[in-house]
Amino acid sequence: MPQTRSYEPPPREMLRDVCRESGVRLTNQREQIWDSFRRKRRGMSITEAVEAHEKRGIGLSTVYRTVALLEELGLLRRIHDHAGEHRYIASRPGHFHPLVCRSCGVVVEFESCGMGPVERMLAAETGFAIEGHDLEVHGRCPKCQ
Amino acid sequence: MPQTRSYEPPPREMLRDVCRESGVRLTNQREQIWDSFRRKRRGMSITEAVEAHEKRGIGLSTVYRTVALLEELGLLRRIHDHAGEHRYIASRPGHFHPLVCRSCGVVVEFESCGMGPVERMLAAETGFAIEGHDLEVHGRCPKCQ
DNA sequence: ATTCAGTTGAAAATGATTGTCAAATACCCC
DNA sequence: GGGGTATTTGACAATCATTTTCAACTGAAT
Repeated sequence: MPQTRSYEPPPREMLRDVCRESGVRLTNQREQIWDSFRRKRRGMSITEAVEAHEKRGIGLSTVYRTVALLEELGLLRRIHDHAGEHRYIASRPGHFHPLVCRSCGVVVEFESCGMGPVERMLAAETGFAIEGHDLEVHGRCPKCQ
Repeated sequence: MPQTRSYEPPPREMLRDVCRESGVRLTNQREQIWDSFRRKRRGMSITEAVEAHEKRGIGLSTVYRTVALLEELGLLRRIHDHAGEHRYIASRPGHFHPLVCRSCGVVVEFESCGMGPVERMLAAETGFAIEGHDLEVHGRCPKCQ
């Protein structure tokens, strides 16, 4: 049996701290919206988030604006789902990559991607100055196999 | 001076062959559309492709349908541009990854991404059965530095 | 040349995203 | 703790992107 590591959502207070630091206001709506992403290990598409919040009286444009803001702040990470759909998961600022289950959509983040040597080789072969990369790994989580 | 490798678009006849093989018809519109992608080393967004073709009398829905078809056939590859825009480049079926210039958008494809060991480690750590990955590298091409 | 399933283009229908503005509210200052 | 102000919000409209529909057309097999 392989060892499994579960995805820990970032702590609740992080929103408060990041808002302070970057001078944006901490509103009720922003807390609710980030919370709902934190609670879903598979994240949500914007459309799902809009649906989930209009019940609670949070307007559609607020959801759009908030998702964009949280992404800029590094608190949401965008995932290009296997089906081509865009989803967002609660995350923390920094260099992480998503490992996504193709069946249930659950996401585990990982940090070390081993791209250093590959990037050096690419730089040498193509003359590009490498500035970064996007990486996403897909598979089946233990439950879905 | 580092060695540079330029991106060679796939050969024109490839569309013909792939269509034969997969039993879809080779139409004038499909040839024109794929050709226009082949000619642009930075690829095009769907919107750009629609614009480029309505001049020539190719309908908007045909462009949408054709891009989707060519992507399925492996003749177009979708790129998630640094700005979040979706672009498509002419490609050939198989395991390739794009190296994209953040300034001019030119794309070079590469094959060996060194993900094997990383995927094995992830499988061991998380219990996922790994099925694939999406990788995209960003930087500045020699001309844009 | 004939045939016919697959493909196309125009237009409408749908769906997603962005803009506008008056009302509401977080948070700084006292 | 309350008041003032710049930010944020929600309703609605406007815009933009994508999909559907269907009659006419066309590639390619015979």
